[in-house]
Amino acid sequence: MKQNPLLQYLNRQQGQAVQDLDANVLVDAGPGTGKTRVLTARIAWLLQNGCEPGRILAITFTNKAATEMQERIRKAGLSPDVCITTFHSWAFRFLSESLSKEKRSVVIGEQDQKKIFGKVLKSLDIQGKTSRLLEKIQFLKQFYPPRLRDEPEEVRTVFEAYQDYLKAHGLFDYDDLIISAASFLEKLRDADPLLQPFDHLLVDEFQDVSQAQYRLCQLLAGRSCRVMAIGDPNQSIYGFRGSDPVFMERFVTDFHPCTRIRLLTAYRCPQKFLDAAGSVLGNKGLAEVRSERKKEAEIIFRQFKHQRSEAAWIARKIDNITGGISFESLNQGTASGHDLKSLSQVAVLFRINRMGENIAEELEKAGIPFQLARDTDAGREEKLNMLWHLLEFLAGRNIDHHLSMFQPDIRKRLETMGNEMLRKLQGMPPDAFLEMASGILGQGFDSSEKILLSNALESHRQGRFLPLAMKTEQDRLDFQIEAVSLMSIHAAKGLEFPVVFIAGCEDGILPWEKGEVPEERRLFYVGLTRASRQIFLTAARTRIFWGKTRKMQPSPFLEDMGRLLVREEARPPRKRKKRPAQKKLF
DNA sequence: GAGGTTCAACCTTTT
DNA sequence: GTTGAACCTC
Repeated sequence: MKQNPLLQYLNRQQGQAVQDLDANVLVDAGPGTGKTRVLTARIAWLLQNGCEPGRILAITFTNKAATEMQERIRKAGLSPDVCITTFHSWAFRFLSESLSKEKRSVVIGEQDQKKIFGKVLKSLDIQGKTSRLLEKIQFLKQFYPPRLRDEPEEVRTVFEAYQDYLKAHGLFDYDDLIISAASFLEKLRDADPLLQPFDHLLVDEFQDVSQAQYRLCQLLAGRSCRVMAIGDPNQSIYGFRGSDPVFMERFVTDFHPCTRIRLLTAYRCPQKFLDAAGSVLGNKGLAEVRSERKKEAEIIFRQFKHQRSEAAWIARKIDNITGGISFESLNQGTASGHDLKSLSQVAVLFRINRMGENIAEELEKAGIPFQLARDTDAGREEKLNMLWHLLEFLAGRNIDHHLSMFQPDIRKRLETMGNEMLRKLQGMPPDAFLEMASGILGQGFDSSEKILLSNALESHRQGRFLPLAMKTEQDRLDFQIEAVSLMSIHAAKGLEFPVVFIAGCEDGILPWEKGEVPEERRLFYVGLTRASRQIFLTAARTRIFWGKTRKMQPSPFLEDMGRLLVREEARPPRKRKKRPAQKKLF
């Protein structure tokens, strides 16, 4: 039988995870142990064994991951009919296909959600805690059914009022997608206990599923669907939004019969990095994992006087190890013999996004190209959002809702517009349309916004959900370009770089003072295990926090790494020349 | 209801 | 040091 390339060169545990079709499979996949590989290989194996592509559903954590996996499947010459998607996208499609036209709802983005929530609170005459309450409600909706029982009266009232508003206006927020899909599936199952939408379900990043998503998995699995859940409980870093590593444990009992497989060979990190990362977690779970990479590697820690000198050193170091491509080092010939070829092999990670700006500033000064993730422009997003409402209004969908999202004056303008005018607007070419839209919305668009917005017009025409479609496009870092990547540790999950800097390794930042220590440890673990060759940890003694200077201590997590950590002096003791005798001699 | 002032909070984030 | 929510005034 012809072997698909995706099925070659699997190690023993990987092969087992791929080929076990008789049971549900839970795979513990530590960093760099070939998680994506197992997932794609299992799909290939299923297809090779005659499983119908349409009966396979693979769930990933992000749209980006889904696209990448589809790409792999396509390149391997396998059927593109396997559904590889996110929980939310699947739920959206499922609901659109299943619900009658009247019951179908519009999905609202974050901005509209805030506005609507604000309105609801106002109608209830509650003030001063909008964002705290919204956060709370969102958290409760990570459970199916939403977990209201232990909540105070006020929270329940707000929850119900908010849900009523959404229902009355035919709206879904992102969390509703999961909840409604689960509830709808449950109804279908009650009507037909043998219901089973898929024969095989594969779920990636299982350590980050919420309870609602876990329930959805159970409902999707039905009675005899085979489920493979793969993840690393040590990398569960989204507790603040409802994910819980406990579901990996629960899987074993809830999805019976279940085979548990640990991937024991790590292909990314050198052993020293695994040991160091493991020690931060108290050596849980990683003990048996062995690295394939034999090369010696170092973890270097440096403490600086000020966040400025920290950032400046990072910039110099990057320039140095990538062979010095900045003007200055070319001129001065300070480039070192390090064999890194590209700035794209370097990432600078941090706990809080704000720190990215400090580092960006120094890189800018040093002439080192960089890209900053999550560098979003709220004003721009709002313009896009308004344009979307305008387009949907013109298309005649959910008119009341879209109108209600505009400021009163704009709303009036639209309401009094004649039918002929509206029709004319719809047929306009992009440039002219944007010109008109600018007038209607009372907003100017600069040239880069015009490009963004005309792209938006195009994707809207293709029926895509704009607020989301554009957002993901903006956020995406490009790892092909010659630039250092700057991002939060959260954003680095799933990525890999030869050289990783983690800045701000200070008590109060990492661990974050208001965070939960175990999750902060896992976060540090995720950061450390992104690197394949070199790790630099830095800290500052003073940091400016919201306009105030604060004295900082190094992160207590550094202690756990013991001798695996090389502490370099920020200012190596200079060999002082013997000074001439001073006047003040005793 | 628009426009100005004050005061508090400030993390991580996918869909 | 910045933002945004709440409160005040016209």
